[in-house]
Amino acid sequence: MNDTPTEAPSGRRVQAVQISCNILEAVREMDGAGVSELADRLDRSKATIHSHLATLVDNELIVKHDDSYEISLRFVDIGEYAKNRIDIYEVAKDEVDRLAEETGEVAQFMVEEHGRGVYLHKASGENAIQTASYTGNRKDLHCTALGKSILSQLPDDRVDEIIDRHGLPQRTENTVSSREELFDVLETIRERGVAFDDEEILKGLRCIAAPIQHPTGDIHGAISISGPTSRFKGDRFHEELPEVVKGAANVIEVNATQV
Amino acid sequence: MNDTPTEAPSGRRVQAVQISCNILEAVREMDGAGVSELADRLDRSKATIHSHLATLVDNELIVKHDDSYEISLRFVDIGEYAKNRIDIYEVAKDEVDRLAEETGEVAQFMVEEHGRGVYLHKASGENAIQTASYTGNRKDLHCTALGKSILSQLPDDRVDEIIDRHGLPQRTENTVSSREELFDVLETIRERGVAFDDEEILKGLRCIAAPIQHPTGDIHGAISISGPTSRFKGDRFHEELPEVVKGAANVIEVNATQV
DNA sequence: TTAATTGTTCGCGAGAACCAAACGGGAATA
DNA sequence: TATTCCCGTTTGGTTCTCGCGAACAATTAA
Repeated sequence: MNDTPTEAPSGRRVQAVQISCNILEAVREMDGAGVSELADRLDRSKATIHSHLATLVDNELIVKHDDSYEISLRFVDIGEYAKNRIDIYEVAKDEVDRLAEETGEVAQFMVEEHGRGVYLHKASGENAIQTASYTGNRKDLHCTALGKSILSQLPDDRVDEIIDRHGLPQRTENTVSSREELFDVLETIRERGVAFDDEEILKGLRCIAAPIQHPTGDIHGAISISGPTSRFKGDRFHEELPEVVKGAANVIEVNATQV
Repeated sequence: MNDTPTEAPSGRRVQAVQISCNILEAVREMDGAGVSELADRLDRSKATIHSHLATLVDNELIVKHDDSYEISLRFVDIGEYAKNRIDIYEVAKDEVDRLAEETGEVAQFMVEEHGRGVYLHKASGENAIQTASYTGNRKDLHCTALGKSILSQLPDDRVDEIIDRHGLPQRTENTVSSREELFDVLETIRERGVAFDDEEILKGLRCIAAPIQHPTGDIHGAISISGPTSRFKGDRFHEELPEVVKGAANVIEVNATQV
C-alpha cells in the first residue's frame, strides 16, 4: 500500500547472512563473546554459531583471541574507505578543524545515510566542552541542528518518509515533536541558511549548524559548532557565530565543486 | 601436519556468508557497483546477488544509491568501536600527536592483527612529508620499523608462524628477505629498544620505531616517526630521535597500566 | 573422581539458497 | 514511434547447504 521510493524493503533475504549480521552486532554489544554465549543470546545451536564465526574470521571481520571472538580492526580500514568515498569529506574535515580552532568550541560535520545522521568528524577547540557524539555515531535527524540543516535540503516527501521510518522521539522538552512544527522549522532554516539547537538534545548545550549545498546533490551534509549556553547567547549566538558557520559551509561548497 | 596454534582454519564454513563477504569486498574494490556487474564478477546469478544485497542493506552494511550499491558509513561506526577496544589507543593517539608536533615529522601508531600490522593513527608535523599509509591500512610486519618492533616482542614460534602465512615479500633492495636475517634484526631491536627502517619500504624514507610493551601482553603495538633521509641522518637519526621515540613508547606503557 | 563448563566435530533431514528464466521499466537507437 | 538492449527485480523449482542435536574433547570446579 505504501511504497517507499528509495530504499525499498522488497524481495527475498538470505537467512544465513542475517545470522552472521546478528552475530556481528551481538559480538559488538557484548564487547567480545564466546560460542556458547552467542548461541544462547541468538537462540541458535552452538554448531551454527561456530561455522559462522569461522567464516567471519576467514574474512577477517572477526578476530579470535583465545576463546573470545571480537570485532576486527578490518572495520577501521573499510570505515576509512567509506568516509573518503564522500567527496566533500576532506574539505569538510579541514574546515571543521579550522572552525574549532577559530572559535575555541566543538565543531562537527554530519552527513545523511539511511534516513539518519552520521557524524563524520569532530574537532575540539581550546574551550570545548565534551559532547557525547563521536565519529561514526548515528542520530535521528530531527533532534540536532545538524540534522535539521540536512532535512531542510531534502524534498518534503523524503522528509515524510524519514519521519515515518524513524518517528520523532523526544529527547528533552525542547525537541521538535510534531510534523507541522518540524516543517515550520525547516522553512525558517531555508530562509536564514542556519539551524539552531537550543538545548533540544541536552540541557545546557546549544548548537548552530548550516547545510552544505552539494553541487551534484546526492550527498547531504551539514557543519556545526556547539557549546554551553553560558557562552552561546546574545549577539554571539544570534549573529556572529551563525555567520561564521555559514561561511564555513560556503567554503566547503566552493571547494567541493573544484574536485 | 602443521597445526596452527592460534587462528586455526578448521571446521565448516557457511557458503552464503562467504558470498556476502565477497560481495562486500567487490563493492569496495569496484567503488560501488550494480547487481549485474557483481553477478558477472563473482560468477553468481543475479538473483543470488540481489537477495544478498537486500540482506546487507537491511543491516546497513551496504547502502543503495539509485541502482548502485555502495559501502555504508556504518563501517565508520564499527571501526571507531574497534579502535577504542584497544585499551592503549587513546593514550597512544595523544602521544603520536605530541611526537608529530615536537619533531615536525610524521608520527604513527600500529598494532598487530591477523599476523599483519594495522596503522591506527597518524599525525603530521610542520615539515612532514606525506607517506602512503593511512589509518586502517594493513602491511606485512617485516617491512616497516613499526612492524619489526612488534615482531621483536613476539615469541619466536609466533614469528615463524607469521612468516609461514605471509612470507617475506621484498619491497626494495633493503627489505629483510631471509628468516635468519630477520631474527638477527629482531635480536638487535630487543637489545636497543628501537627499530630502524632505512629505505626498506620506500626510497628516500627513513623511519624509527619503538615497541610498546603492553602490561597485560595480549595486544602488541609500536610507535614511530618517519621522514626524508635528508633530515634523518647523523646524530639526529642515530641518537636523538630514537630517544624521543623510546620516551613516547614509555609514556604509553606507563599510562596504559593506570587504566 | 565427578560434574559442569567450555569449544569442536559429525550425521542427517528439512528447507534454504542457489539458478534459470521470465518480467517490467528506462534509455538509447532506429 | 517502435524496437532493441540492458538494467534490476521477481518467481518456481531442485539441489545441496545449513542448521540442529548429540556426541566428543578439553578445562575448570567442586
